[in-house]
Amino acid sequence: MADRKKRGRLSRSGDFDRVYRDGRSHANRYLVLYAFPRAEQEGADGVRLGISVSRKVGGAVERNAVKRALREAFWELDERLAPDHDFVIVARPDSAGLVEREGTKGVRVALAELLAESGPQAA
RNA sequence: ACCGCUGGCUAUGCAGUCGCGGGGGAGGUGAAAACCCCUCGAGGAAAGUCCGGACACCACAGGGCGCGGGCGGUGGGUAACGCCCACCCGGGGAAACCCGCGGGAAAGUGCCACAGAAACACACGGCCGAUGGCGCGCCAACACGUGAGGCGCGCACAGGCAAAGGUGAAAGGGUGCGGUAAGAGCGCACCGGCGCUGCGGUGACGCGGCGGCCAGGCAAACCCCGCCCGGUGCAAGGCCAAGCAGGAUCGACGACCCGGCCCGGGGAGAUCCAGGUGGGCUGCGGGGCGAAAGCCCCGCCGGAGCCUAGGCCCGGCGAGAAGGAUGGCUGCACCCGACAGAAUCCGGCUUACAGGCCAGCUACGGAA
RNA sequence: GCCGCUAUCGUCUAGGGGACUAGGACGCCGCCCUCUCACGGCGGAAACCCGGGUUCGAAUCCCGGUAGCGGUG
Repeated sequence: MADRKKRGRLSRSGDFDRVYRDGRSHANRYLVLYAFPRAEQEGADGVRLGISVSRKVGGAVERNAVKRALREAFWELDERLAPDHDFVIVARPDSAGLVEREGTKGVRVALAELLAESGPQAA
């Protein structure tokens, strides 16, 4: 963790739309991962993350828990992330049970699986 | 108090490290950003969005009607409330205590299925035959005629009755005694209800006296009475920036707006289609001094009192995101941690909840 | 966030205090018809979102929950 970058995040609705529309997606039972390489002329802000957790996942407490677990798991895996990409992680309803049972570790395993699929193309 | 009841408090904690959001910054590298440092960072319900307000815009939010909506024992409290406190009444409990949408059914309308004779004012079966009627016998009367009147028995024709029976959620006071042809508040005693009245209480109401028995239930059915109520909601609203392309209809003979109607008023734009943008600041969470610890002022909430009724005293709180922060890891401790995440703010209500702590009250029974 | 609406068989629905034992259509199951299937005929199973309250009586009225859906920059 020598050069710890700032944890960038997506803040514009248009950013989300672009990642959904033009990014690559991979999914398993718990999560959907979208990845989109930003063009060079844009500022090199590094990796940015957006998280989407719908109300079907659970109440506010469960949704917050899922978001926090996803954020932590994502940045723990930052060495495997393609640089200057925008990522969006969508939590599926089953993810609430995963977080409750296995915590951040379980989420990290599920997320690493998706990154392994997307890795070759993104690199 | 082990099992009961009431009120209040608390809501895993500590240390290290990495990270996230807001605010500030003496000094250091910087033009700035950033690094770095300091500080603050979810709840008692933040929840459901059920009430009441504040605030904002609609006109300055006005008058009448009450179409419409809400509330409902009494007296206080409060900015206000459907909330809180005390009391009254009714119900439950052995008690502590708990529960109650708790005005009016003699203003009117409506409903009360099935059963039952009858569901608001009735008589199926039944009881009675005092009174009147009819029949028979006897007396009056020694015999004949007449047969008034009287007595007894019978019939159940007129009529009287609502106690006991059956139906039902409910048949209109209840129990007992008297009374009667049979009965009945018909009379009486007690109880219950109602009316009048005396006393006590601010009042709901309570206690007593007298009268008389007239009054089925449902108003979370319409309704009546009393009180209250403009609409929309921070995605309200204000400011700035960027961008596009206009067209149709209506309109000072008043479009449109002020929830409905009327009055009264504002008023130059209104509606629809097409096109463009979908960014920022503010509303939004107190201020001052200080590098910081901290101190002072301000505001809100809670508590016990004091006095010129507004303050004084003590304690606590003051988070403010905008794809939306409050978390990850490691270690230690214990009874192994419930319900649950701020979104304009405040006062309530309701609902969810593992436990732990404190104070007070009650003593029928069970266990020991 | 704010403001609303709805809930009845598997699905769409009727019913708005009383034999409602909740009706109908499609679907499902069984039997008949047919060589078989379809169509048709007969029969059957199957529901008032949950918990309280008012009432003699609640799917219906009232209160509180739950779930689903919609509007709003």
